[in-house]
Amino acid sequence: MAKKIKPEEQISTEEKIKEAARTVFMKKGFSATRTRDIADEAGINLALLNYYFRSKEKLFELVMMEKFQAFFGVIFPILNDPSTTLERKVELIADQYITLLTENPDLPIFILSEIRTNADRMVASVRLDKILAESQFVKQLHERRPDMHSVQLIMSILGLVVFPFLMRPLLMQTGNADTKIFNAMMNERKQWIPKWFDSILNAK
Amino acid sequence: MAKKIKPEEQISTEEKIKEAARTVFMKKGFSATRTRDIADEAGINLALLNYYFRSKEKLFELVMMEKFQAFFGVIFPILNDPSTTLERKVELIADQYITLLTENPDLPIFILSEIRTNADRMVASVRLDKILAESQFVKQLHERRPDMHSVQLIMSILGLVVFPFLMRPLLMQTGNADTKIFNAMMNERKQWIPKWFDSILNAK
DNA sequence: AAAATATTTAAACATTTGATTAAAACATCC
DNA sequence: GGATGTTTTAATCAAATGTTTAAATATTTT
Repeated sequence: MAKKIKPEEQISTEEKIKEAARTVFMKKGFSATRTRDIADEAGINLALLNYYFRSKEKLFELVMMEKFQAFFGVIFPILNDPSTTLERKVELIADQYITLLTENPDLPIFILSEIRTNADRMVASVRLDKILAESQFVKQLHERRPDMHSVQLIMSILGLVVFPFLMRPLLMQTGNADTKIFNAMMNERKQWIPKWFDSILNAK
Repeated sequence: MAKKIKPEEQISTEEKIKEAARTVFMKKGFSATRTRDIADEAGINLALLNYYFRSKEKLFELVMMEKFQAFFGVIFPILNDPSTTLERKVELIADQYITLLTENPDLPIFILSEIRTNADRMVASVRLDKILAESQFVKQLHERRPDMHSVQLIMSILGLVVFPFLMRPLLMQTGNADTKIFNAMMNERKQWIPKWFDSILNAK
């Protein structure tokens, strides 16, 4: 039952396929991805995909779950921490989220695209609205600005953080020079966004 | 060569197909759309699609061009108007863009999704970065805040306006009650965003 | 009305695509 | 070293899918 005797530098077929699936699904989405694309990317025989993961759908769900987790896993603990102030939460979101997305710039468009096509499936089961509504963050927002709908403020902070990664392909060539400029700007934003959000919180 | 004698309530087959293509492509994107879906939606024989538009690709390009135009057509004239102040431009963008997107909430995810899959094609030809760089808006931004990269500010204003429509499927059921709440919030945002942007412009 | 042209239809075609199969290759255990 | 179980391969399948064809029907022109 033991896998391989060499523990180092041996990547299992299963993991090769998963990694290839991550790459291809992320780049093209579920519908535009062919199982043969994944097999080629992984450098394995097509049949192995079904041998290890039963179907394209199952393999996709695996990747989707991972990415969904990555996308929301960072933010939920921050939003729910009762020991940090509103301002600190915003600092943490800006900092950690921008770090995450700089390393995974395709994450937002992937998540949002696939949710749009599926709409039902695992997405509806998460009920983001309910999770948010019960969060510390929303409570703190409501205390500070009872006159503003907390969703307004959440959309604003997330828009400031996430939207640049969505419009990057429109603004920049994928060339390396542009990437560096973009990443530098995102890094600056870690400082700006908390300041801007303070202004928003105190607006009018 | 005259189309139809009855001018009223007669929709040409060509237009029926185009309209169905708009609906289906917008909802599912290029890859997930089957030509048969479009034919069914239009209530026409499958072969007519190719008879009138040669191919799925050609039909898609038509729809994409339209939507691209809708997405950017509103904003470019505002950005380039030399007779309005910075503040007024932001007011106009918030107001007109939110109005447009409330009527076409799927527009942003459609554009961004398809650009991601294609990347090259007609999108690269538009060179949004160059168009923006030469706009009045950017000149005015640069005058006001020479210390801030104008792209930072453009990403912020667009993020505040557009991002809510991207995360709507995550926050809300497609039910009618939620839609009304969402639209009401977007309407409020027409007022808030100019105020917020003023704060951003004067930050620190 | 006949001829010419344009539109529509049902059927079929050629590829593509996700999945399966049966056998070969490989590894492990006694 | 042979039996046993696991992994890999090449070939194939059936369904889906974009497109074409040829005949039928409708419309326009002469």
